[in-house]
Amino acid sequence: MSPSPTTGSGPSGAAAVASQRVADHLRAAILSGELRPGARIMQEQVAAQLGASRLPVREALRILAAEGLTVVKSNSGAWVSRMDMAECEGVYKIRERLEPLALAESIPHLTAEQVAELETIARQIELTTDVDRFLALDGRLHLLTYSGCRVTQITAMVDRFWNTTQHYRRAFARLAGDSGWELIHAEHRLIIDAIKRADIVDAERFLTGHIRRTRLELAQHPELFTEEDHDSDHTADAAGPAD
Amino acid sequence: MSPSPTTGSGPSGAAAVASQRVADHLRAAILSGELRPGARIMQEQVAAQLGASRLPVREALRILAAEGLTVVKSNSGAWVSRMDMAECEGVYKIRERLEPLALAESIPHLTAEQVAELETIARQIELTTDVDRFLALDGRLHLLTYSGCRVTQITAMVDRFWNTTQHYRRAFARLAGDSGWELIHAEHRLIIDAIKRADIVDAERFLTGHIRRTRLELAQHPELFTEEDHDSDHTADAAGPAD
DNA sequence: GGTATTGGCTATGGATCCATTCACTGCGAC
DNA sequence: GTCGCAGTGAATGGATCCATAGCCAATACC
Repeated sequence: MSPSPTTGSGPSGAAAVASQRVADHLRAAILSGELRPGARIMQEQVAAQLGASRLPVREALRILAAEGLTVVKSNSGAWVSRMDMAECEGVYKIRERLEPLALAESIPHLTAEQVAELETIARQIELTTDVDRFLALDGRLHLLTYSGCRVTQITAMVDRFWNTTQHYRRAFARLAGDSGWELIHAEHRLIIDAIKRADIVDAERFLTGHIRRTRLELAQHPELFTEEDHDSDHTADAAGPAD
Repeated sequence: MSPSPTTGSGPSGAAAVASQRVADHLRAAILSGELRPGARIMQEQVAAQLGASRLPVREALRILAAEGLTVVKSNSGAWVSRMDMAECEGVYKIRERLEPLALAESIPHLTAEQVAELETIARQIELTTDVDRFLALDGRLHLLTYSGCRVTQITAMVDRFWNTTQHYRRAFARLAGDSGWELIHAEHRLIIDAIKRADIVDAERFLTGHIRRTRLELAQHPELFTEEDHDSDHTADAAGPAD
């Protein structure tokens, strides 16, 4: 959720620098699903829409590319990053190692209020059937468990991978159905209980299992990654232009 | 060692795009130690030196900021990233989790020739007393152990953190002295042996210990991080401009 | 009828020029 | 003597204009 670690910009409110404004706008559009993976991003069009010149758009595309949200190909164009299943699994494997670390670094610094809020959010999640609301709450829950982590490098990485997998989490949550959510609720309860006990080992264990199980579930739904390009250029093949 | 995942550029040879040329030049200067942490980077100066306009330099600084090598502050300037001890420890904690993953993903795909080369490099390292040569060989050794990793996301992260800690590895290797290197040699032998046996569990274990021990050693040398700013601006306080 | 080549068009990359903003310095007042 | 303020300067951010590379289509040739 941190906008960008590279340039100093107001964490909240209107960014003074146009590049950040554009980057924030595009990032929100991508994360909300408005811009789907593989969608072409035209510099001129975005510039006109945001009332800026093409230059801030170019810098914004670089910033987002650094966050893994866009792909820029020289003399060709920019697209919203698209992952194949192998890449998505790779990201989940990274998250499997990284997020437990973030949690371990966070737990000693979590306040009682934050832990209480975790339980509130968890209850709200269990009462939710709407996919978008579930996604938002799930994000708030997990990121809140990491919020005590003082190491900015770790939280930056966690945020980054969280964002790049946003679209696939949405697609997954949509097809998982109510039955699949039961296990998620159980995992959340166990993680929060471990946090309440300040049991780092258990918390890491359950979180690792949580992410790992999601990865394995995801591997059983290759159809999430085989969707044809809708409005994208034919060169928008993948996140890595293999030149 | 992959130049940049963002824009397509020739993997080797002269980059067709100026931004990549500038980024490659600055990256090399930073990694070689020519540009030390905290050093101010002037857009105009670099542009003149590289025979380009300021625009590619700006984009290059964004690219390098994404890799964690530079820090750009709005309306202020750019500096080579500097870490305090806490940040450096944070990066080592990340590496402690991430590089074993890269190794685990790599081992099944390593060829016999590559394993043989590992032993050759390890022997060369043991015969080395020169710090810069040690650094180069150590880098080749470890990155070669990860070279079988097919997940580009993982290797990209590993390269990134390897680069950002380059300067501190150099400083550490310099003060470690011959006695400190003995343990490193032992760890290398154990890791390579586990790789030869295709024993992922052991390989991960020894690698984790290798990185962890380095982190703990580093924590005992805070003087590596207290060096005064030499030719840098007074605002070059840390890698994160706390605005 | 199929294929290769060439021409035009579009979008990005780069250069120059102008506005803005931050920092340093000098002066003045308390 | 020290603190505060204003002015100046330099470096960055942004806008416009031009060059270039890639894509697509039309045409000519096989």
